[in-house]
Amino acid sequence: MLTVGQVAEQLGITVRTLHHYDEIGLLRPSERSASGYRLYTDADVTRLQHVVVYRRLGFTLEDVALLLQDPQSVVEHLRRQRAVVAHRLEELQDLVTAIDRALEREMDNQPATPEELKELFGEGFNDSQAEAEDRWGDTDAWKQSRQRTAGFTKQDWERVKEESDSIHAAFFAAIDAGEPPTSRAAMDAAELHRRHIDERFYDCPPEVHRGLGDLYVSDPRFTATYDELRPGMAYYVRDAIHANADRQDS
Amino acid sequence: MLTVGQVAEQLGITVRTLHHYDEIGLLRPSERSASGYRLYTDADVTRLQHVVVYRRLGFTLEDVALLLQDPQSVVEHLRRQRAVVAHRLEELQDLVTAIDRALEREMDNQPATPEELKELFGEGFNDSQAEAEDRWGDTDAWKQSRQRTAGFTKQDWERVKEESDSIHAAFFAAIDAGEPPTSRAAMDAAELHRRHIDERFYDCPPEVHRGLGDLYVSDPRFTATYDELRPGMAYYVRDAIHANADRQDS
DNA sequence: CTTGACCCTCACGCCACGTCAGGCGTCACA
DNA sequence: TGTGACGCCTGACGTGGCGTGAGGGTCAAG
Repeated sequence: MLTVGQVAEQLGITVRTLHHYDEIGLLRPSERSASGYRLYTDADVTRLQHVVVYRRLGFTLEDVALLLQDPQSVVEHLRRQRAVVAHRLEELQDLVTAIDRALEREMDNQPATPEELKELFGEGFNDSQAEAEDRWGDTDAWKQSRQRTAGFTKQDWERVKEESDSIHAAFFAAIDAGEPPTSRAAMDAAELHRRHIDERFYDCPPEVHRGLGDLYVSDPRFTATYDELRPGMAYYVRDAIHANADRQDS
Repeated sequence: MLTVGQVAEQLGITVRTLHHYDEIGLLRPSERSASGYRLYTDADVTRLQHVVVYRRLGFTLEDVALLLQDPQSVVEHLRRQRAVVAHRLEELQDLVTAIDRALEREMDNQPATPEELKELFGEGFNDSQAEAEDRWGDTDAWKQSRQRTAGFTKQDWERVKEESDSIHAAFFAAIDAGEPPTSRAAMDAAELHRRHIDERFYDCPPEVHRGLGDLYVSDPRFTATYDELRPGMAYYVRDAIHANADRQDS
């Protein structure tokens, strides 16, 4: 003979729930104490356990009542319920993939994290950024660049890398073909480079571009970065930039 | 500019739902026609699509409102929701296995199907049953047996087979040890057999058992069944049954 | 005899709509 | 110029499965 509280704790449900089941007649306790307390027998509790299980299986209280009163159809009900749950499962699976897609989309719209940048541009990226901040942090170009790139998503950075790679590839092609920096191919590559900077980082008209080209030679860090790709490339790029700027002037 | 009905159909929701969203201010259409019709712009529909998706993801309308008003936290919400859904998925998985277990238990409490019997006792079972029905269908013993076995579950039949096998094994042991049918071992096996029949099929006191023993010899079908196991076994069993019955009498 | 934990019975609240009822608006067709 | 079949409107109540009080009685320990 257990009271509501005891039964509730045993079955992990609330007292109100027991009251509710009593109210709707789904499970009235077999006895009441003299003072009106609900008293549940072991049989009541067993029955209740079934109710709880069926509820967890997703049956409505009405269905549960039917199940308890007509035990013959239990198998049928279970089968149907299994199908229902299996269906819900599929829906949820779909939902998860939908969420994942939504997440990916949203992630792409979120600024990229340092980790993602490291993944894209290698270990040294953050360091060189900090260094550049030190050197150029107070120039307008750098401020503009920082403001733009702060909102860059991973996708944006991926495009940046693609563009950068294809510009390098254009220079490689010109160099490997023995074309001089003043050649059309080299100048075109330089123009691509200028537009890349202009579009992605900061306003970069040909004159500003010239300054950047000079920097590639005067600053050993830039020089090293380019020369790692192809020996002498820093000079080649600078000359191509100048040639391109000259071409634009005329 | 779409009306409620059109929007509802497009998004697979009901008109009432649109009314509801309007009522609670989650999504009021940007315009109304002169006659008061709700008119949804493309922007409204897009917003609604988000609402629908979020709802399908399990968010409450309140959460959806927050999401739509504070798009910065979308990723956070999605992540959390993904976790929620993943959790729900696990729960449902557990639920399915719970249902499966419940199903198995219920199946065991259901009478066994002919298929299950065939599986247990081999192809010929149904035929021999029909034949027996023909021969003994009007005897009380058969009627009692039929009534009992009709409610047998698969588990019951499995126990029957186990018992039957172990009784045969007992007889084999006696035979192989060269013990005569009147030996203690043979009589004990016969007694096991009697109790097996008595408990599982029909009331089988020693005198009835004697008759069954005689049948094993007089009916070629029974004889064949036993002699297939061990040549001469039908006679051996009959004699053991008689010896056992004699033992009980005294 | 008090105290605090438990129990009772109303009775209203919640969410996300469903489901009428009663009354306009709109449109194609006669 | 009707006319009938739709579609739209507002308002209001219903649903399921309880949650959450309010207001009061009961019980065991100290």
